Amino acid sequence: MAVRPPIADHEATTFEGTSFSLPRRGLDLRRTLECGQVFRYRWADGTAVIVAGAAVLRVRSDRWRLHVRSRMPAEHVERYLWGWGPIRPLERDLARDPVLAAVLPHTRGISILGQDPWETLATFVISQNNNIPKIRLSVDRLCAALGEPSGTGQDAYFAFPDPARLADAPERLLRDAAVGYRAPYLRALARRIAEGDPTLEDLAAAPFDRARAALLDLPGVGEKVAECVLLFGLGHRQAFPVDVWVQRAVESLYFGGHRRRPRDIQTFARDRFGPLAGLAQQHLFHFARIVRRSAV
DNA sequence: ACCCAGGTGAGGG
DNA sequence: CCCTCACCTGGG
Repeated sequence: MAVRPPIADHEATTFEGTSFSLPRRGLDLRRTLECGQVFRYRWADGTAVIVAGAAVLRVRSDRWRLHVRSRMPAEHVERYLWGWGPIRPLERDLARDPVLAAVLPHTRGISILGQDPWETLATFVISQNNNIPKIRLSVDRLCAALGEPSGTGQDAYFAFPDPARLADAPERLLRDAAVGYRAPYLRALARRIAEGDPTLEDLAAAPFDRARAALLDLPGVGEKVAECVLLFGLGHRQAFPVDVWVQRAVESLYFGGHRRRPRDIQTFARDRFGPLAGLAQQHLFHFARIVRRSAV
């Protein structure tokens, strides 16, 4: 089937947004995008093209500043890029943990983005037992097939399909998006959200424990995905998703290489890092991947 | 031809 | 509760 590209690649003629630059304030663009929190971006000539909720964001980084082009207001861009606020003070606090102090030189500059809750929920359900290139393939195809086209010229893209749209998607379309056995989860999840059981507003307003329980009640959402949504989509800083990378990192850095259950790692991390747990998770995740990449 | 990948849910101990 | 296992599918 003919698949429309998720983000327009054709020669741009029009551009609706504005250009401006912001002080980098410790943010490492590459690490921020590649530490696994976000799927809807690509690189074009050293510029990151990110689909962030209602707009496309083009960001290029130099030594001191981020150069942004977007029709998103600068203040929204800032809120998106620095979801947790200034990065350096957070890293200073993280470095009080001696293990993280040793990790940080390799991972400094990670920012946790303020992403859309629904897109985060749906894409992380797709992410289960999956790999990143394929997750992006599936997400891009779903957007191209079901998402609302938006913007023009360079700013053109397909939005992530809303819950009702996804819930009503034909079987074949999900198969073409290669979501595999996750298709029924995804459809049932979309149905639940479309019916307001729970509403995204409920999820966003709920305190950590209640939001967590509500997420775990949704199809295709287990502990790992729930924690990802709490962290990346709902702004809960104590969330600590335990994937295989983080599990290995914590076992080797904190438990002398001894095996621990994911559940115990989560408890350990929440106790140890408190409201910095989510950020610590990103650094540990990134570190584990670097170490493996350079070791192989 | 396998095997793996940012897990989940069903089923049995 | 805890543990084990099957599972769509594209890319090594």
